[in-house]
Amino acid sequence: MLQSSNKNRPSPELLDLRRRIRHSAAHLLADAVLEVIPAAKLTIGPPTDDGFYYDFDLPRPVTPEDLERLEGIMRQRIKADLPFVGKEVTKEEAAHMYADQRYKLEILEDIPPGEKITLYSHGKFTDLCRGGHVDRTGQVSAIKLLNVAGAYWRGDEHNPMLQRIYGTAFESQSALNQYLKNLEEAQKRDHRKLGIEMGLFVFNPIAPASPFFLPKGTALYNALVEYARGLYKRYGYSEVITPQIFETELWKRSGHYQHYIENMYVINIDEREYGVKPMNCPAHALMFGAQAHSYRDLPVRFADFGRLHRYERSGVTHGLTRVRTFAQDDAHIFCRPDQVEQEIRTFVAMLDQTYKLLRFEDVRIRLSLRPEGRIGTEEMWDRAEKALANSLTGQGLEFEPVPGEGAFYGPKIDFLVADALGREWQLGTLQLDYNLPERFDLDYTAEDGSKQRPVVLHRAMFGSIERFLGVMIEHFGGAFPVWLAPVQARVVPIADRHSAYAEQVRDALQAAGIRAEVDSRSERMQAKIRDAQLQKIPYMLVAGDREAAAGAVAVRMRSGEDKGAMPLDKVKEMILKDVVDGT
RNA sequence: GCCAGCGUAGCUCAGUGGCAGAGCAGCUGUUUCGUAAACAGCAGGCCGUCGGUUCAAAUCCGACCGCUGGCUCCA
Repeated sequence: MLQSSNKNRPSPELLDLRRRIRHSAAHLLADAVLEVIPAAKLTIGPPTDDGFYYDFDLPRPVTPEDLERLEGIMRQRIKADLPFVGKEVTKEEAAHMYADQRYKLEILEDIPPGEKITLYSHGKFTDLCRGGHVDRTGQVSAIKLLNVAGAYWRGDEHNPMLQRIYGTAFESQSALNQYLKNLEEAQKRDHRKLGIEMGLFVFNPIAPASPFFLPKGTALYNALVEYARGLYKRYGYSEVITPQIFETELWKRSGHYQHYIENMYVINIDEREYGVKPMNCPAHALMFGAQAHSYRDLPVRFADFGRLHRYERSGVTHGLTRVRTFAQDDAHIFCRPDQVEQEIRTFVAMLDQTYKLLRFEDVRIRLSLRPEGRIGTEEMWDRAEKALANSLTGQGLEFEPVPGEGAFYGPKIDFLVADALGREWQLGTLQLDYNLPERFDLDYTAEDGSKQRPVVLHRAMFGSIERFLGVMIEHFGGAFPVWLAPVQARVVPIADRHSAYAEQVRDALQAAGIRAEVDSRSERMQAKIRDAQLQKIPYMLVAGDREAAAGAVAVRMRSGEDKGAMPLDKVKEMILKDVVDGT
């Protein structure tokens, strides 16, 4: 769902109607495709949250002109107001009917014996289908085909690539129009677009999927990093700096060489092989192992903003949200088994506090539970999963348990947030790891003098800082809270003769640690205000004759609010208060 | 990696086989202005790259690179 549509959430009845309309629209689409491309092989066509799709195996690509033609045929069917008619058949009857439709036959094969097999028809078109339609095609009302994409049959990349046609349908033209308008609005918040417009970062094909952060983007980036450092001081983390490149010996020991090498940058030099780090954990394990630890020292919390490189397959990268070089607000907590639960709780509380500060309200939390082929005892998994679940409920957070999705070395919690177009990205994460300490033979000395194995927690609030920034840019539509804004205040001299005073104002603000600049172009004030608005700068400080005489500036807020002339000291105080309050 | 689409000035885009274009941004000049776009001029291009077809290619064909949407992947 679009974030902007979260207010005025549709009723369950309307959602059900839309589901049936969209499912029906998928039938109309299949009907139309068969008319235009009779050789088409049909597969499945379900409704989605925002519309529907239908997957076809086609002898030729679908063109944009096809989409228009298909839409036209679908509209004819809607106008004809044909009834949807269901009919129960035997497997043999259905198989006979779909003799030349191999995918439908495969679907039939998989229907367990005894289960009802139903066909639904409108006009001359019939589809194998469980049902859930509107009564007549006329009720489909408003449709729009959106795009064509490739999709593997049954989602398996070894299967043939099908052509998926995406569309949407609504109960009325006005609801459809509203949706399309929201979509357009959401596209304006695309971080890749805003990144260029606001001068935050650029990309260059010479380093694919690798952002170059411009000064303003770097200010934003560093604001997040400094925020994390602030928390670390209060939460007992110790920041460390670790190498970028390690001999592959290390990656063999950590297991990355066996499981992750495809995603690593490997360098051969001096007849030795090195790997650029895709993660920090092995380095932290080495550091922990380099010193003797008493049970009294634990937990040890190593935080690392080190740059990571992962070779992501071409075709999966995406703006800032899926890149090949990034840093995380990464930390590894080495603790005693009896400390695990407290550490989890503290982290979850810290993350919750942070997401609330950033007004990330629609966060989906997934708890990935024990997979097949795991290490450790059942008792250990029981305890670990329970500790994770308790820490979430203790913080009043709802989560979704996902059986079988945990790592082989431990369960994990993922925090997912949607971008402007509703695509979810994993941001924060917390993983329990019982494997790393084994592989690196880590220990601490217990009270009784025995050597004990610590437990490791991998954790990040932001996850990849790049990805977090991408989602955050879209979340705020570029209008960042003052503490994050790359430019917190822009001084706007009315005429050239006010430039010197404007520069004094800027210098005074900068001296107070405020990110301020002057727009000294020979432009009219209106144009400067407009540009500052478009840059979503929180404070516009107008400096003219009256202000210069009074040691003041006229304060205009990004919201358009005009606070009138205020003494410079007051303005400084107001901005700094915003920074402290996180507003 | 796979399917499809796209790639023209810093940005947004027009240009479908015959001299490379517009708006915005930039620069220069004029204007010195009170809360969302002053006026004029100038400059800006290997039309992603390489190859092919053609008398002639931004335009047609192929390969590669990059980006976009989706699929797969995401220790």
